[in-house]
Parts: sequence; structure tokens; C-alpha cells
Amino acid sequence: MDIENLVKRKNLKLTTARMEILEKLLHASRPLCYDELKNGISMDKATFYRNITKFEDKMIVNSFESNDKKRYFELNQPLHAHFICVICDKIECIKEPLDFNLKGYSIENIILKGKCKKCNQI
Amino acid sequence: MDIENLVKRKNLKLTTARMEILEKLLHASRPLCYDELKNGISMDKATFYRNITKFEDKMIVNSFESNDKKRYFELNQPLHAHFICVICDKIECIKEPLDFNLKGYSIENIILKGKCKKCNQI
DNA sequence: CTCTATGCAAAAACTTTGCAGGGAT
DNA sequence: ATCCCTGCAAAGTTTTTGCATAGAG
Repeated sequence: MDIENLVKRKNLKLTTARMEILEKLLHASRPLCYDELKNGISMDKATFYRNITKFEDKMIVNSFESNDKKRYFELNQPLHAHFICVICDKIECIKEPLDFNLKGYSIENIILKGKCKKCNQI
Repeated sequence: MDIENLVKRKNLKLTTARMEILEKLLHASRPLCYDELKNGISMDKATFYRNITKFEDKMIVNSFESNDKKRYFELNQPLHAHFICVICDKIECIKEPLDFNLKGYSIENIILKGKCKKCNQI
């Protein structure tokens, strides 16, 4: 994926702050929260949140709230579920397709909460 | 459902504040947020949150975060999905059973986000 | 009587806004 | 040159905590 073109195609200016955020999300294997994402990126939090909002408006990034009451961000990608463990708070991307059909609705985000494989055994 | 016994069975003291919260949740047809739930109930917000936390610990109530960044509460009940519209922010309880079989995981909460029937047509 | 629950006020955590200066195109 | 973007500081939201008093069992 070419982040530079992605940003330009959406009529956003190419700035260091934006590149840094998107690079980090691109290389993450799961959604990242504010602290994880912002860590190491030299940018004011106001700028961070303004950019995230822009990215969400332009459908470059999406986010959801987890159990720890934090927002987690990821690059937009084909629909897949996220599993959030209510015990250990870990977030996993579920690769296997979940098929259900809700007529009339368009589904953009699936969040499952419960006990993950490890915590379920305890 | 007998709220009085429910509270007592969980070793919680029966107070007006608690009765009010649970009565309101019992008669709601969908999850309620802080403002909706607290409205009309004469209780400090600290007490409210402390009670909600107790209820969640005792598995009487569960909650999730919606799109509007607010937490929504409902009485614990058989597993069903919630649909959150990203356009109009409406929350619906989905009655039809969605079965995800994720081996090893226990699923306690299902949240779907997308466009509801109405907003999807626009 | 004992231990839990409550109210008040203050703080904490997270996010947004106003404004003036800086930077991409 | 024009707008968009950024940093800083201040304010807004939602939730939590400390402490002294009130109330349930």
C-alpha cells in the first residue's frame, strides 16, 4: 500500500505527522490505541486527534472503543471482526469470515467481546 | 424479573438508588446511556457510577461504548447483538440469533456497526 | 451495631477548541 | 499566495477517588 498516494487521493496535504501515523498503523498487526500509536511520534495531541478525525472522515482509518475504555485505531481494510477479551483486554483480529446476513443493514464493523482462548481455560 | 431478589442474591444492599437504576433498565427496550438512565433519578453521579460498576462486577448489568463515545448500559440477558448506526447513532437490539462459532472463545457481547435500514437507503 | 452506600468536591483521563504562526502545493 | 496544518494552552466530557456522614441489615 502506498500511503503517499492514499493521502493525496483524499485531498489531504502530505505532512510528516500524517505519514508517521499511517506508517505505524500500516505495520501494526492489530488496532492500536492512542498511547501505542502516539508513542514515538513527535506531534501534539491536538494534531493527532485532528488527523485521526480527518482520516476517519475520509475513510482511511476506523476506530472502536475497547474494554479498557480506550479508542483503538486501524487502517481501513476488508471487513473483519475484532475480539476483545473481557479478562485480559487483549484485542485480536479474527481472520475467519463470519457469515450472517442482516437484510437491509450494511455492516462496517464487528466487535465481539468475551473470553479469549487463554482466559477461557482458566 | 424480581429486582429486589436479584440485588439481594448478589449480596448488595437494597437502596433506593439501586432500585431506581434497575427499574429503569428493566423497562427499557434498548441499552441506555448515562444521561438517559440518570435522568429523573436523584442520585449523585459518583453513586451512579459506583453502582454501575458493582452491577457489572456482579454480572447484573453489562455495558458497551457506542459511536457517540458514550457508554450504554443494559440488564444482563441472553446473548444478542447490538447494531449501532454510524450515521444516526441509533442503537438497536438484534433479535435474530447470529451464530459465530469461534472455537475456544466464549462470546458475551456482539456489537455491529454500520448503516441501519433507514440510513442505508439514503 | 457494623459495614456498606451516599453526597460533595476535587481530580483524573481522554478529547476538543481557539488562536496565531508555519508549511505544503 | 493561499489554505491547510500545527503547537500551545485552555476548556470540555466522562468517569473516578477521598472523605465524612447516612442508612441497610
